[in-house]
Amino acid sequence: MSNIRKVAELAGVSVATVSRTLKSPDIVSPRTRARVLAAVSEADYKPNLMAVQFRSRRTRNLVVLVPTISNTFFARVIGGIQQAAQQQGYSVLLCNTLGREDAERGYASMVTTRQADGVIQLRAYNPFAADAYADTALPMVNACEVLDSPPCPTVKLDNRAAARTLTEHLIDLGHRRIGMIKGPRRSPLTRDRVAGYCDALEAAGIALDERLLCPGDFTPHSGFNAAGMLLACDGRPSAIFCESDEMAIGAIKRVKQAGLSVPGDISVAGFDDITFASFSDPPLTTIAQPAEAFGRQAVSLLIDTLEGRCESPRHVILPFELVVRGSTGSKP
Amino acid sequence: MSNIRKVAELAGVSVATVSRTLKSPDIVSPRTRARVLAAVSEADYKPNLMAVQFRSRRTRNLVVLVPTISNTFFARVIGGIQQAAQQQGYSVLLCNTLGREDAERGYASMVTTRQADGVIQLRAYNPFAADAYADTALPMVNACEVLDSPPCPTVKLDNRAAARTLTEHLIDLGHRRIGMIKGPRRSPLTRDRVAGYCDALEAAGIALDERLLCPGDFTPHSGFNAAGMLLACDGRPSAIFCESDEMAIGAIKRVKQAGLSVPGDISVAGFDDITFASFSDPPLTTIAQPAEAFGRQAVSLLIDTLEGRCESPRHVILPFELVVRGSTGSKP
DNA sequence: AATACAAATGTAACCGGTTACATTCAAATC
DNA sequence: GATTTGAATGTAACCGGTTACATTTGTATT
Repeated sequence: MSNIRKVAELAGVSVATVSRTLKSPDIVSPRTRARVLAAVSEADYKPNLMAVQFRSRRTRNLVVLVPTISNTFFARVIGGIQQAAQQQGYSVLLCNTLGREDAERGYASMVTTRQADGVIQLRAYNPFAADAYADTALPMVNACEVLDSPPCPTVKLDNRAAARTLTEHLIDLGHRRIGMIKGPRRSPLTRDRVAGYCDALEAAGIALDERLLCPGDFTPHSGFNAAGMLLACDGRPSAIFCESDEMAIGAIKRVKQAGLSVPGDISVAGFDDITFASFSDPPLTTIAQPAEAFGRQAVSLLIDTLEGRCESPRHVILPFELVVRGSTGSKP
Repeated sequence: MSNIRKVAELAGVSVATVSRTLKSPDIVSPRTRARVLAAVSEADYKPNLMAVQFRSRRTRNLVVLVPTISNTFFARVIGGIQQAAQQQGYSVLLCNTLGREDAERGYASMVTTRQADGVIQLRAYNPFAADAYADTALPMVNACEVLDSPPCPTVKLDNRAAARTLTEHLIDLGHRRIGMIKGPRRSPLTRDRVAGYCDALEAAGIALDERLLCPGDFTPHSGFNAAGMLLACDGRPSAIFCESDEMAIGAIKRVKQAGLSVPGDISVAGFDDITFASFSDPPLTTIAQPAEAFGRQAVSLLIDTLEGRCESPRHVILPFELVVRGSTGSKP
């Protein structure tokens, strides 16, 4: 493997000149530059980026903490992250944490050990919390599911408003008993969406029935099971609002299995607008989130933080859209 | 940020002793060790991994080239990769290439620039092909969709046998005109599966009808469109074999849209057994691939290559399984 | 021609670890 | 007490770039 000294020798110049030729060609005379470049290609020289990064104390790597990579919504967010990072010359270290806090802390420590410059966390947990850093300008951005008092920039949806909009859609269709399949208990995202759901009920003068709220974990299986519980409860709902499309797909399967029709007997709505939402039968009514934009925004906020450009907005709220398809209909 | 010299000073020893205390504690006297460890925690010392990697010329990073991260099958493969890599102390740099060869080459060059130790490529393209390396023991493993004459270890499925098995299942149900929605033309994976399909037809004495072969690109949309073409062709098939579950889900939607029932009028089968396969309506008959095992195997082969342990099998073929669900039935 | 000044290039310290080799020190052996 | 031996520790080179500072070269000015 050739290094900069070999190239310098070949070109008959000093290592500094080689370095300068590659980093700021304009301050090297054309003749020398040509000689150096010839030597570079002769030696098939590729700078050792480990050395560069070590010296310059920047890796241009970003760590991304993803709760589950197999969730199609996150897959889209990651797509956006990847695209924006590449455009700005950063690489992405993707970490499938499965929500394990020790794993998250482990990956986050890539920053303190200088293997990466910053972290994008897609879940409401601060992996630096225990660290000395704690509240100084963290090299972190929190997106999608956001902490209540984040010590860092955030990108999120107005989940409360989105949930309210979707619930209102169901109420407009005449539904009064609306079940909800929630995300994990501790998630602020779930809390906000439940709040939005309550807002809509209250505005319509419908009393909240706690029995209609079932926990899930965003997977189709949990949607399937939760729907089973809702069908079994007395005074069963005529509509079910699921906090993710994946759960909605599971719920629809369960409803059909009970011999009921969607939306004939029960309306089902999702959240996220993943690709499969429009291929489900019936196609899902859902809230479309701009998944790729989440990723792109998170990257720009993080790079702004890293490069000390903090004039930009620190907390971004992205727009949502109610997409009405065939899985919701008038109350029978 | 504290470094090893600060710790050495604090403990009143040399930097070498600090390094030794952390890397091979047994050759340091207990008293010194205690002093050093105290200094380490006092200074909140974390070794700069960039420096370590630079010096040791190993990054313990693996680059993974994924055609599309939003494909749920790949998501599972990645899960397996991540898990195995972590177990063996490696990090994963995930790259969503979208099949662009320049992007693939770019990411692969992280190896030549020493940002990563090796590459796992999930597509049939050798990103080092142009490089000087070419055929020396490449720090690469090719998995899932595999090159015909790979210069590196591989992990794959016997796609031909799998396609034959699935086609035989359809023939056993009485189908004689079986459509196929293929993957991209150039893919060896597609070629092998078509070969298996032909094997089964030939064994059953059914003539091949080229018009029943439609190209797709593994997405639900392409399955939807291809199914439309198959429905329109005269002598339309009574069964459709799709080379991915995602395409099968698209195809089912199209068939239903034409007012036909699955499997009453037309059977549809997929390939991969993604999570949604069992949540589709009707649930998909498909070939289950051990996706996570692909990832794990690829990682072990790569690390074997990197660490010079080459006694292990160089080409792994993983088992498949025919999963019969509700989307296939007897010929009407 | 002498001086001033800018441009081009060279020299060497530096980043923060690792490790070969040198040195010190204490216990063991004669 | 002198010598041997091995364990513990220290010294400093090294990895491969970058860059502050020094030096050389070339051009413009008087």
